[in-house]
Amino acid sequence: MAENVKQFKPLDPLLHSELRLAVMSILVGVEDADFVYIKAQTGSTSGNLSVQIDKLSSAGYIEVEKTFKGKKPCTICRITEKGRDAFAEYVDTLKQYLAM
Amino acid sequence: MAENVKQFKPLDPLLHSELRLAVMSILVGVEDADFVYIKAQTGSTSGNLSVQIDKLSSAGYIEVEKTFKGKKPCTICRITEKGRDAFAEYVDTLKQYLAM
DNA sequence: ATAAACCAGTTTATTTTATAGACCAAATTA
DNA sequence: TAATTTGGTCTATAAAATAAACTGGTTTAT
Repeated sequence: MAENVKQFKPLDPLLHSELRLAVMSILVGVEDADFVYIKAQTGSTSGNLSVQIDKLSSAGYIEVEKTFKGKKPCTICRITEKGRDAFAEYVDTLKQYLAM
Repeated sequence: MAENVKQFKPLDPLLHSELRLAVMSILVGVEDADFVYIKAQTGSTSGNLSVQIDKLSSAGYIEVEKTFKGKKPCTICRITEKGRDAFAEYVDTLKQYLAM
């Protein structure tokens, strides 16, 4: 008989980060959002946000489009299907940890 | 009129850790649990588990009692009221991030 | 027109954290 | 009694988060 072990599935390390999770949480609920908006909503520094957006983008969880709003640069982020799936999976896995 | 920002409350960094969260998740549901059991349930290495138990203990989230089971050492962990509160608070805060 | 301040980010350096591997003492097994 | 296992701890390394410094350009003030 198999032991009753290993009940905790690993949490996607890309999402198990406060700031990246907050970014994904925002993006999952909107069509898209720009850098400035995300920065304000999360209260993060630009440096940190820039790095974390890069990571999410490299993983294919979000798409980043660099445009201009007037004369100012404007970085627009949009969640991808892959990102949406990963987020859903993360939430599902996490429930195991929260005794929900 | 105040801006609609800063909607993300910070996540308790002590709990926002895969292994420590798993440990707390186990302890929140039982009277107590020993090192060996927690190790099996989480699939962690002893080294990692030892360190994380120390951190939870130092924070006052769990109590650690060193006893013997027969002749073998046995480290028993028990969640504290403070730990229970912190866990509940963490879960509550996290919901904000999960769009739940 | 020029300088100072500001905006929207990126790059880099530092600090913190997680994790595994080496290690240890005692007990068990060969 | 020597080797192995058990139940851990300690420590070195790898990875991560974060902030500080910087860039390229714009707006504002002088």
